[in-house]
Amino acid sequence: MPELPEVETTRRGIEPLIQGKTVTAVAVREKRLRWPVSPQLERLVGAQIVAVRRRAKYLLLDSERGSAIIHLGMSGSLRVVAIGIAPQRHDHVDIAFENGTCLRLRDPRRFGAVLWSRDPLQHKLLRSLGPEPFDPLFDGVYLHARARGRKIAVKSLLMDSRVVVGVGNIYASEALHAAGIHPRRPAGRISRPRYQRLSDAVREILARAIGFGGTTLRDFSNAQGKPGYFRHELAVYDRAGQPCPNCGSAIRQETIGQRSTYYCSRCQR
DNA sequence: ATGGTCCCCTGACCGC
DNA sequence: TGCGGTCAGGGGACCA
Repeated sequence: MPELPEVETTRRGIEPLIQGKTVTAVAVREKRLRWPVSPQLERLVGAQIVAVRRRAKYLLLDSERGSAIIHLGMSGSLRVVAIGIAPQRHDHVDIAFENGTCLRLRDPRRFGAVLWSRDPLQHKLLRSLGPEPFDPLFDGVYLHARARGRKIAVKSLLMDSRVVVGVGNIYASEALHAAGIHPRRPAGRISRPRYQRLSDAVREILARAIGFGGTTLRDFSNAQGKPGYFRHELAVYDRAGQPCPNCGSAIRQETIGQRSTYYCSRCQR
């Protein structure tokens, strides 16, 4: 489900509601997520949430004792609700606060994760990640260098979190369309100026999507339980057979790297 | 190192 | 209305 815009939308939604709050209890109703929910999460009890950060698609709840690392996987969402609200099916974890609210993780498919680290950026899952798309380092020169000699489809390169983080299946298709690059083109056979277009497009699409509160295809919802509205702005994703907004030819759907890919064969070469 | 495949899990949807 | 098949926004593990 959530790519960078959805995770950032979630971060912005929960930050003002939990930053500075002291945790009074942690409840884990289902610990079998992608990995078992860390028992260390209990360390939050009595501690204050000093910051809510995002790195790639991970949310970091920082306390003086360490950080909870939360990943939403494909179907996860976080809401802040009153403690009295009864948990529904798939509401696996609650973090309760002194003011009578709690942060509640729902994740039907259980591909998400709740881990613990004293130094989250050095955690095994985070330490080898590539730059954030909004990092000035992420530009055409960088992408061109990382692609040198690579034969994989450019779409797969764009979705490789060691190269750049946060670009998932929806926004990879969208950015390649905006940049006029065919998703199957071998990564090593794209010029530096075209990679500059691509890095610009990635940033622009992600920023616009954040502005719309993310994309809700099926079940994404923000901290208030509301959907995101970028779905109506998608040019190609989930639009097989419909006209390309640029040129009107039919949008094609193919599988690349086990993932559905959408593109316009006329605009993208 | 690189590229390709498999799979974790539940729910929605589609055709019969 | 029920049933089986297919697909889904992530990404680690494993293979050649």
